[in-house]
Amino acid sequence: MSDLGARLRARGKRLTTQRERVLAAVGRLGHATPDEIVEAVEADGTGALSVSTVYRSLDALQELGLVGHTHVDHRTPSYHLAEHATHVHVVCRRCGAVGEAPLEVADELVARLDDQLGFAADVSHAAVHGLCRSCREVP
Amino acid sequence: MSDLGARLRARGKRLTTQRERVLAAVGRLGHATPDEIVEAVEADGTGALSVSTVYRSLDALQELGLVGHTHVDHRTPSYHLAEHATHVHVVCRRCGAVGEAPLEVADELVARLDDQLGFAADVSHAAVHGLCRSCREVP
DNA sequence: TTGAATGCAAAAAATTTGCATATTG
DNA sequence: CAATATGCAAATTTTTTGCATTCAA
Repeated sequence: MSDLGARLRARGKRLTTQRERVLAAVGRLGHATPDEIVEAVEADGTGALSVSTVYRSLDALQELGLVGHTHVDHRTPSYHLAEHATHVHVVCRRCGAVGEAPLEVADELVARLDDQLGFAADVSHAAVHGLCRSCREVP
Repeated sequence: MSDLGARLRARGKRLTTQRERVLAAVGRLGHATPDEIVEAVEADGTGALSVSTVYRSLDALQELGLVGHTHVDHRTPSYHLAEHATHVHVVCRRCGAVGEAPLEVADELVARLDDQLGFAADVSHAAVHGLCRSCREVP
């Protein structure tokens, strides 16, 4: 993670304690909205950051590919570390329930997008919408 | 679509011209944000609807499974008719470019979610994030 | 130095909510 | 008639911006 500075510099950006703290907070939280990140950063004991700094930091870190985000709840985005490997979220469009599925369910999808479009899909933490087992039975 | 009324009633809801107009607008637009839908409805010549009615109508129609939405641009949701079968959106996390892939790329994913979780995924218009061909080459 | 980043406060969006009134079933 | 929906306007919530100041390289 010490190459964070190098990665930032490679893109004409700079390493700041704010960005380090935001990145750390995302790692600590796993999944978090900008708002939760603001709180978490504030809780790290080094003082609060302005909301705009958090937003701008997340943008920068995302541009670097260090964090990513999904819309699990259809409202606010939820950020996570890019390498924080895990699952695919499954969200019911009707009742809103959120489930999880192992990443492998998307292996084929990832392979095809790579083959067909040269696209490197990041499905970790991706949200797939549809109807859950119970809701799909309702007409 | 005449069974729209029946479907609504089956859930204790009612058929209103507003809901019909919102549904029609979504169909006409293909993909649209709540804001665009407000404009489109207004343009149908029958007078404008209040923004809140559009939001509430979209919720109702979505609850019925007639429309769905995705977050192509990471900001505002984009609604579409559920049956308006088409493609999967592929969004580059770095440059923001949006591409498309045939629905079949997700066949396997859909099958597995069904098998493993009994989840009926609706991947039409789903947005898959990652890095496009050109951006993935940048370190 | 010097351009990039931060903080702050104000501005913009984007949604939601309360409530009286109108409508559907 | 009774319950549900609408309209409106105000209130929230979420994100963005302008600008002077600070800081990393």
